[in-house]
Amino acid sequence: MPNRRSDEQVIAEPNTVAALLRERGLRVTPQRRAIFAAFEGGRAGHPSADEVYRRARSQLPELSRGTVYNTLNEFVSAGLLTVVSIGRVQLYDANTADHHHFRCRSCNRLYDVHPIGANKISLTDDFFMVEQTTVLLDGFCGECASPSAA
Amino acid sequence: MPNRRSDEQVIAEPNTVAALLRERGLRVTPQRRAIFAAFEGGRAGHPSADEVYRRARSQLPELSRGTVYNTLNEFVSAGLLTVVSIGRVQLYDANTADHHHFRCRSCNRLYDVHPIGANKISLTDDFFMVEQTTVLLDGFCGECASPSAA
DNA sequence: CTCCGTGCAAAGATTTTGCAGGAAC
DNA sequence: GTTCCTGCAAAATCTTTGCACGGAG
Repeated sequence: MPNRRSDEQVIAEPNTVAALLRERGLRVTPQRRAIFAAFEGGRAGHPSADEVYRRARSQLPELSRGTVYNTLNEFVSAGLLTVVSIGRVQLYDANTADHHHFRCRSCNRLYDVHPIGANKISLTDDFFMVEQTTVLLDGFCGECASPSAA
Repeated sequence: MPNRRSDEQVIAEPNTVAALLRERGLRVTPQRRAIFAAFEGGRAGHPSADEVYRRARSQLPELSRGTVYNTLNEFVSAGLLTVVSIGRVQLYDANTADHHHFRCRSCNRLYDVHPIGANKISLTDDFFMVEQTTVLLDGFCGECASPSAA
């Protein structure tokens, strides 16, 4: 994000969430802060809704599951998070930059795979033995001519 | 890697199903034939388990949902089908050849996208407006270094 | 003050599992 | 005759929804 409005204080962490939410007309609440906080720190990973629930709850015990689901959906709509569907579970990813994922069939962990250049990805940072590649594109098909970029 | 470039010869006669099943030590039953038949014909598409259930049931009314789920899972394990996770729904695909998918955000339809050459795909057959690309690799990570046979 | 967001719990949707009888081999 | 498959139904998962209260703006 190169262009940042610096007319005011640039307070770092907790404030950013609030700013992001307000920017999209969403209210700022302790619950939302706790939920967003579940993605911070190095070990954020790709938590499921339930994992987010557990993490956020350790910080805000009254938090309810429903709120977590609602909030995650709103964060996704707002572009703060993305979703990765793995089997029948949805995993949430706070890394909204362009990247892909590698899933280990053995330990089930989900790794980020970063693009290098236009259509290449780097698999050399770690040692990955790729057995299957799944590509899912989405957008608008011919019959549903898109409104957004015509 | 993929050599079967010819046609839709992948799906075939009732007899082939039996052969395929037997080949993997699976028993051949009317239920399994009906379930497999749900993928035959031009409009096979990418049915959900429930859609398979509906289709197969029209041909074998006593069929139960549980059997459909069990069977689909076995077919996937046996390599006869593959799964595409879209949100919290799993769609089954009888096309086991190397290919990808395009999902329309408007009509929700799932189209096949065929690879042309090593790392290219063709989007020109129809008119697709791609808004997002999701790539999911899977296999074994460094820590789980694992030979395919064990 | 006015709404939106939350908690709670129940409903929904999808998939899995346990068990006894029956079919496939 | 064994063994695996099936039907049925209940359970397990994961997610959404309805409603009244309380906090954010």
